[in-house]
Amino acid sequence: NGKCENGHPVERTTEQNFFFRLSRFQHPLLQFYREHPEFIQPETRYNEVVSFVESGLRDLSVSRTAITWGIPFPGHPDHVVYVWLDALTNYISALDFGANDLAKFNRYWPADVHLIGKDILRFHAVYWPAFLMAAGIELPKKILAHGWWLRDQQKISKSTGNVVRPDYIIDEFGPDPLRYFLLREMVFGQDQNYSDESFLNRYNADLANDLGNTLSRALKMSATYFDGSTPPISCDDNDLMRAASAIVPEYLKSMDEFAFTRALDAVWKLIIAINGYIVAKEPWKHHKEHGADPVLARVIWNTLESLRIVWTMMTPFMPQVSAEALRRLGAPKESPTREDLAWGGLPAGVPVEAGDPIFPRIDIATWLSSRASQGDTPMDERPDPDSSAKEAAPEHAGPPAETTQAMPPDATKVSIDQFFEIDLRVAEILSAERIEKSKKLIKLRVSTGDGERTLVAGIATKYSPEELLGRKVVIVANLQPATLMGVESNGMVLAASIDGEPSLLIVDSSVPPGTKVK
RNA sequence: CGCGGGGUGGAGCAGUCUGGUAGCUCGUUGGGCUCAUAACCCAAAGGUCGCAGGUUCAAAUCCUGCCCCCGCAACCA
Repeated sequence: NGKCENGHPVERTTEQNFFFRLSRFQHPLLQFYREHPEFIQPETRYNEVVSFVESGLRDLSVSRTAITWGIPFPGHPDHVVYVWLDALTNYISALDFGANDLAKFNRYWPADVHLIGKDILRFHAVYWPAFLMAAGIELPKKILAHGWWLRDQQKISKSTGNVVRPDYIIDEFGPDPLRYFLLREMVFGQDQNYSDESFLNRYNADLANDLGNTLSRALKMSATYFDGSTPPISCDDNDLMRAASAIVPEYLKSMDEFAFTRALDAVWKLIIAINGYIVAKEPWKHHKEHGADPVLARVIWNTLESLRIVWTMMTPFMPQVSAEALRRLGAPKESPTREDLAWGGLPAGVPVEAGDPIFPRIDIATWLSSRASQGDTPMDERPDPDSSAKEAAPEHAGPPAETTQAMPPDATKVSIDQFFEIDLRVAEILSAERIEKSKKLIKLRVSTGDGERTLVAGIATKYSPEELLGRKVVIVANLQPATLMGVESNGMVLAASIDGEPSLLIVDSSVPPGTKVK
């Protein structure tokens, strides 16, 4: 329509730019991809990039003269470096590349992995390697593109307003459960839908019932049977040790492959083994019959040691809570490493702390309804983007953001004269047909009393041509013509729009076509 | 023929590249246990792997055709 989304008119400008000869790198890039199929992951993204590059590369404009801020272009002070060239270069300029002391650069470059969202894949997998090739610098080892979190199966975006604000989850549960959820629920690389309910289900089922509860029962037993301490003796030949020695390599392999979901599956195998072990050994029964003898000591020690390994594996996912759990287990560790995953790290006879449940169970129904009654629509029942825009404005910060959207500020209010410049009229639909290959458009022939005209309306998602016949609608009659999908439209049909779905204004059938609307 | 992703028990998903008893979590049902957060353990029920052909000793997996859903792009004047 000749306007930007924010209403500003589009201007055509001409300026001199420097270009990067991206076209020259098509073949070097393709060759590099072929030789390093692991360079771009997951595989679908690799295919995407290869086919993009195969389709041909155009040189890339990398400077601007119209803006003054930015990094001056070397030798041409009237130019500044344009976004992707300078932004990507940050990866190495942050390592003091170009400075005298290259210690940092030499130590950290090439990067092991660029972890990015799939929407910036092209810049990282095509432009950036080409820049580096041109400069004779080593390429990063891997570009790993993750998917998007969706809300109601749609991309989360600020402009749509379907934003999930994690603050209230973090306020209540701390950051770690959310971290866990994000890494557990999303098959890495794919898109995944978010809902409060799935978070809460994971929280209860995985964290409260398994991870937290297992810690509680083990600590409680150790504290009760061994006077507030870990058992006095260790053990290096038992089922749990064998389970752990099989699971830890699986975990490490998955972590190295960025397969976080699988890594967590491995951790949970060990948790399940621990719970099974406890039930099989029945320490409470043994204690009743034999007291805190060496057999019981070994059983409890094995349990605690396995949990130490579990929580060590959990550290990358839940750093804060893991530190707390390891502390309670009597085996605090600042920054655990792979070595800490070896069997036998738990000290014997040191104090443990049973404490309160580390992840108290949540009553999901109560939680969701209490959030609803707080005036905040539960995430899962948010009706439409417009209402969720409320979310964007803190409740205490005056009028919600949407007020200013629905009601333009004074500066943009129109006078009555301006309003009358728009010629609104009633029109009768004489014929209607869908436009070929179009999802939304319907071509309408309408009568405006004094004549007929053709216009195109984006209402096909809601209305079929048949039901439109004979209907009276309100149109903007003096709109500049526009061509949509090859059809010239002379006017606009007015409709209310709910979440992008149109609802035509209803006009009393007695009103003749051509009647002025004001 | 615009580009891409997907269709697997009630729900959400792995598995498909490298054919060989269809797997995980939740939910459901029955049983067990009482150390633990109504948590834990065991067992069971539940699937024509979108449809139709083909290749094969063997197909969720490979090939062909078709149907449906979802993104992106092009069009909400």
